[in-house]
Amino acid sequence: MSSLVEVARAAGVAVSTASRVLSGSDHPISARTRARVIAAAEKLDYSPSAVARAMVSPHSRLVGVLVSDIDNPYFSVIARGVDDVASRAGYVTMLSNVDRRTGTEIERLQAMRDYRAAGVVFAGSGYVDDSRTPDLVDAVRRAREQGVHAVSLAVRDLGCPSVVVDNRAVAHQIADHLVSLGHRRIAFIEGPTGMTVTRHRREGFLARMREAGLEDSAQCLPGGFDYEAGRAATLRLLARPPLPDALIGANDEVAVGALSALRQARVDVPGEVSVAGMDDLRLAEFVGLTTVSLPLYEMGSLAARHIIDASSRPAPRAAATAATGAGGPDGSDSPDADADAGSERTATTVLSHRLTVRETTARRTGAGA
Amino acid sequence: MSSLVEVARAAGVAVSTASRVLSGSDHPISARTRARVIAAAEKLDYSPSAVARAMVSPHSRLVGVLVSDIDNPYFSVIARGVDDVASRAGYVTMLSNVDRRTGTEIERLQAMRDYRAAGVVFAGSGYVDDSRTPDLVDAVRRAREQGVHAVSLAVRDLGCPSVVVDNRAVAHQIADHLVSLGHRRIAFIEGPTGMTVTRHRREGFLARMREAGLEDSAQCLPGGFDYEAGRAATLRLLARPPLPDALIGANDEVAVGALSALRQARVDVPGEVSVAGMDDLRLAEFVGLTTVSLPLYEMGSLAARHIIDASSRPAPRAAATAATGAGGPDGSDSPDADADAGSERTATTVLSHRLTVRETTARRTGAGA
DNA sequence: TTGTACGCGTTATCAT
DNA sequence: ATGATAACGCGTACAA
Repeated sequence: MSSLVEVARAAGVAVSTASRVLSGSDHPISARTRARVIAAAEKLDYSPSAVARAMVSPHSRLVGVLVSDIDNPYFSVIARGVDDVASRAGYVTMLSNVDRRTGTEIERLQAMRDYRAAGVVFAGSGYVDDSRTPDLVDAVRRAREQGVHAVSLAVRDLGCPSVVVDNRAVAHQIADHLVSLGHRRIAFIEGPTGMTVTRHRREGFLARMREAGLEDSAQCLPGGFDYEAGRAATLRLLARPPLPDALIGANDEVAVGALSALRQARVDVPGEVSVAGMDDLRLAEFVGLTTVSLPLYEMGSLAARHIIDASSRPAPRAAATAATGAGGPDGSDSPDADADAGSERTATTVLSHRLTVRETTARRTGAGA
Repeated sequence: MSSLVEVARAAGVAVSTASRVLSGSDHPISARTRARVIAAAEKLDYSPSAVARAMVSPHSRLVGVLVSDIDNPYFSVIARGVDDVASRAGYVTMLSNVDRRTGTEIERLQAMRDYRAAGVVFAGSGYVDDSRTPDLVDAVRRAREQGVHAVSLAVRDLGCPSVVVDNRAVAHQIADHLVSLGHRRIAFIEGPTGMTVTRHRREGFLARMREAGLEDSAQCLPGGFDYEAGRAATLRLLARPPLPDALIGANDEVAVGALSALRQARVDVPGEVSVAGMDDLRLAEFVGLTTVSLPLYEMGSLAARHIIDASSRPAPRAAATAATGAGGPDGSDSPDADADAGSERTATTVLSHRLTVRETTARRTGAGA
């Protein structure tokens, strides 16, 4: 590894000249000089120090992603989306697992700020009542003031733009699918207590049941977001017959847990009971699970795109403007719509989802309730 | 965000003094001064620039992971392992997907070098005959000369330490399980053509078959590492009865693909045919797949640990020594074993795996071959 | 115990 | 068209 000064010396030119040709400046340079510098750089295996570059520029070419757990496919797809556009743009992705802990989120955001990240993507959901949220909001505000662009991939008032899906609509849609298949008694295995996404999905489910006049046959079970939670909740259901007509997991993994418990109990799916999830991770395809497909990859890539675009624009200095309206409640796309910088304090982009019917759901057969 | 000079000014001391108290130097500082500096730092919301730190130190506190695809659980577990130890040590993880392309691997390694990474973990397997490998080896050599520690998580001669499993032994073990269950005609769905891991796993499988005098009933099918490959290969098997007694996927996902094709064809598993995989991703547990558990998380965390430890040691200047011997062929642990720096050019740590029996394999019943 | 001054590698500004 | 030099923010050797 050699530095610019060494290259300049080897080429017999000034560092500034070497910098100009090597950093692709539009400054006029004679062909001869240019050639000498390039040759020297090549011979010395020169590669510019991104660290030194970050020192002089307002931010580095690093974009961060904060996920709950990268080993959860929901987040790894998002991370993939972020990294794909980051890499292509010459950026490098930073990753941190925060295990759904707001405190850790604050810490890791700080760590990324210390590297002068161009931006940070918050991939996880927040909590409904969380004493640390104000601290996080504050940390985000300071980060943004410093030029670190933040983007949230969940509905949580971080005071930054967000790219989300409407989780109420998502749950509403899967419930609708089941209802229109003739199912009446439907059980919903909820997500982790206190999470915003958990609340939204339950609300969507209950809303559809109410619309169908089925509020009395709706059943919500405490659960979680993992396989074990799905199994456990289903086991409880199995212990108190009769089984519901259908079962919805708060996400795919929960639904698969339910599937597993049902299979073990020799309950035919979808013959006796239909099962469905949400997210449409690859797992869902593997087991033939009916679910709602979420544009996870797009959320990640869009967030990264936003950060990179915003970072290349000259930094908006003094600006404090209002938010752009949110998209419709049922998953319509609403483009970012702002060329003039500073007009997007909290713009929300709502991406659409779609039902994906596979083999775990079927029309309700026989036996009345 | 404020810098050290601002803090120093606010505290009425010199930057060096402020630096000393804030960076936890052991330099003696009067209690009064210390307090003033800390107060000022607190009030100004001071956080040291990791970029500036990286400028003065030989490397940053960034550790990189190069994965084929983070959305593949095999790699996301590894990334989790890396990030857990990195975070705890105050480092930040950089992530790049390289899609199994050696050229991309070289590019991304360079990008991480540009950030003066403390080290880079190569998580993916290499190819048996790959024209770009020499270039990669060269890139790794230069990176290491510069102080970027490299660690490989697969058997590939990168000229750096590695933490691996013995994939021959892994395949041998799963084949052994099936053989000892009485199975004779066993099909093996191979991994992607040309990959080192593919070759090793096939060799392990064939070795066990040979030992059992079953070379003639061993069948290798071209496959891949994904669900679709498993399905396709199994569909081909289904088209040419009779089915083998058992079926091994080159990894769990392939085995699940096979399972899916079999279930669709109404073939009872494990009644009619046993199915097994390798890796033991969470997916395997979800579907009750018999497989071989690999210490993926440990590989990642050990690699990160190695990098961080090595980076905190004073950089070994002039040293070119021999390699430490590799571990045994059947998965015995062999500790890193070097306190004196420089003695570990290419030390290989072989981690052990273990068979995990679940519900997709059973003793061979009925019908002779 | 505290302060001064230099260097890390780059880009940008201001000469020449 | 090219060169000299000043930042950027930090750590540290050296001076006081």
